[in-house]
Amino acid sequence: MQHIEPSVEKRLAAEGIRLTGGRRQTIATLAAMGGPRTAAEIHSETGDSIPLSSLYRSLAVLTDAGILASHHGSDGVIRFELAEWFTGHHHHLVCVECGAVFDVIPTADQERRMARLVEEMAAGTGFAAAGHRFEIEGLCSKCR
Amino acid sequence: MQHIEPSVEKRLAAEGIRLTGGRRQTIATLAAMGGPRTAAEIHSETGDSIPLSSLYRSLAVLTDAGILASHHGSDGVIRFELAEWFTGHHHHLVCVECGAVFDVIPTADQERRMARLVEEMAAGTGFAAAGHRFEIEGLCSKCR
DNA sequence: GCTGATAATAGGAATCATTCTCAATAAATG
DNA sequence: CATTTATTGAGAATGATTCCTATTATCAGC
Repeated sequence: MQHIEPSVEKRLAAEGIRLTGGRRQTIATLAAMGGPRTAAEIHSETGDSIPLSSLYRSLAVLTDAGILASHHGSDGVIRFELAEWFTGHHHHLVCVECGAVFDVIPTADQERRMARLVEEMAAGTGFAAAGHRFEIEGLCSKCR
Repeated sequence: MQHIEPSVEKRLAAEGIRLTGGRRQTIATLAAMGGPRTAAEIHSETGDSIPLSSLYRSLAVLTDAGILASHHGSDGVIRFELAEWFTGHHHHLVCVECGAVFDVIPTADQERRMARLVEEMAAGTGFAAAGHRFEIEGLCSKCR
């Protein structure tokens, strides 16, 4: 966690955003939990020390600043995790039973093949492709 | 649209589910609209003739029965469309600006390559992969 | 064509994640 | 230290979705 703080601080400073205690704790908690987490999960993990309204606000600010990334899960709940410049580019395994999400890191070759698919499929649609999102749906080891 | 009704009827009958007027209209509207649509969109498209509560219930029943498929968009809203056995297997182009979703149909070869990626990435994770979801994010022709 | 059993609907209330409001507080700047 | 501006906290508000209950439609068998 220590090693990410300087870069976070720098990035926030560049946008005139303060790294306050609550935000620091939010980031640290997410880093410790190590996967996409909901606001409620973060909230209870921190022992309710950050009010939900503040937590949501912090999550939005940090996501905006590119520190965090957010994903809307198939259960309609938003999950947050450290942005890819911390975690490395990755995709998700989603449990269709319990909604849990796990990270999976593609090899360079896999990612190259995926990028090619994006290119091919967006070609000739009038759509300016900016990124992609690849989720593998199935049952996690607990639910299967 | 006519050509899908018999198969829908058959499928619902097989599960002991009635094809009522409201459900018929819901399916027809979705077929006519031709992409993933929100409950609100369907509701206003049908001129508010189906109460939202009934519409939601119908959408849930039809999704359960495999007639429709649902997707949680990045704007936190659920969109419904005809299941893939009507539309063919496809993926989505998602506009990050306005949230609109468009279908894109992969070639057999593209799909084969994608399936291989799923296999490779799920291997050795303790995860039983059942499907995948591939979204290309970008700007639609209106928003770019 | 009835009748009874069951499924479906309408309408409104309830839920729940998320967002907003605004007064109070903290942080940075000079 | 004072000032300005960002941030927080607490609760209210929002909005999509779900739940509840009485009423209504549908189907199977007579």
